[in-house]
Amino acid sequence: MDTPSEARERVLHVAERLFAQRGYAAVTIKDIAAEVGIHHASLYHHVPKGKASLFVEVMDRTIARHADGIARAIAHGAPDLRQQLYGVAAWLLSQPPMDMIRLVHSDVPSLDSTAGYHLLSTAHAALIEPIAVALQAAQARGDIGSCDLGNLAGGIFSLIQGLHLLPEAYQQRPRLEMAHELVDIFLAGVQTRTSR
Amino acid sequence: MDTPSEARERVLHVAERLFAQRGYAAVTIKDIAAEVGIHHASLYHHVPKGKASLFVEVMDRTIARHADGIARAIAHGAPDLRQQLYGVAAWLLSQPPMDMIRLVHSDVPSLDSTAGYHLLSTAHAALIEPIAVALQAAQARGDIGSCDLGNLAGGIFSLIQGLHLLPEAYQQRPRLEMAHELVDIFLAGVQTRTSR
DNA sequence: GTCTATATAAAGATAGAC
DNA sequence: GTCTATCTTTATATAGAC
Repeated sequence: MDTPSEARERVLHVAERLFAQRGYAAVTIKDIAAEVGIHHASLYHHVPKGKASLFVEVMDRTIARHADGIARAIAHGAPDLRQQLYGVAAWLLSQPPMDMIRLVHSDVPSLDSTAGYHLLSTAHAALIEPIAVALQAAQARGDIGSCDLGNLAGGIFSLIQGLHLLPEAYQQRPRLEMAHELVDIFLAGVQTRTSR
Repeated sequence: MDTPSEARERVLHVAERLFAQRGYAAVTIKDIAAEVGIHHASLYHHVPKGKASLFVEVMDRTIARHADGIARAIAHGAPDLRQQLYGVAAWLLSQPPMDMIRLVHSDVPSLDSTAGYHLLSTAHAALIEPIAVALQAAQARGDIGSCDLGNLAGGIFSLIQGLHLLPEAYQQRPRLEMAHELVDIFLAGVQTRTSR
């Protein structure tokens, strides 16, 4: 399962980028091979189990990377919730969009159910739960009031990911700056709830 | 172009739902025909110009419906921004998810560039701009302070759409209730900015 | 309006030479 | 590790009968 040849790494890297950008159905084996610069038949040397298996493998990598990036951002910003969320925003905006709606409604239904369930649960654990945990700690410190922390965490995630909509060209302001504005507003909102 | 036969309407209705759920690449002509209950060859009687053209046509309908639904929600709630945003949330949650990230990064690149550009600009005009206009009016009334209203409008949209992630089964709370909580927090946040 | 039959092209995948 | 060649399946699309 693990032969970290350099060619295989190139394949996984390209596949990860393309699948993340366009989703499972819109990326073909030939697309991936073409970007790697090899014939699509050669791809099966590195990924004998085929497209679906490749998708799950690279999504696992994506998710693991996000788990790491978000955990680092939250650890680094602690115990200041604002800095933690700024860090999460910087991380998410540094990565290709993680389109959870597409993952749930389009990609996962194309896979067998155990693989699909696995992706959804690890994605949730990597992306949403760490934010919820940070919110919980802030709540314990009295920085924020009583809210549905799962709802909040999902909201913050969606809020930041939504900035991936802006085409790079179209941007008047840096996305990170816009993310900070949204985080500030959100935080001001939850802090309002505290003082009641 | 417009022969509103009943069979054609059924085709468009099914196509609209499937394309909205899974995106352009993940839906086949056969999928649509199967759900309508006809042979896939028969589909070309109603949609002679093929899949890409069908996609653009039904996305136009989706977008037009959203333009109407959102405009109504905003008109109905005026001049109370909270009620307006509650209305927008109720509308968006009553519809299939409108996955703008997928539209931008996956669906549109599969189409020819003029069709793609048309979809993106009408989608923005239907979904984001009306919210921005409502925010502008609220700002004019002094209900909210100085913010990047485009950023805010996009944020509110993303915030609500993110609730489509929750599988129906998985929900502990009604999504609309969760949307209200998020809108309340957001509004409290922007109102904080006013009083500075 | 719907079907059967068929054409054409693309996608996923395998075998075997180099 | 990569290629050519081939196979199988699936997808889009067309022609013509009913």
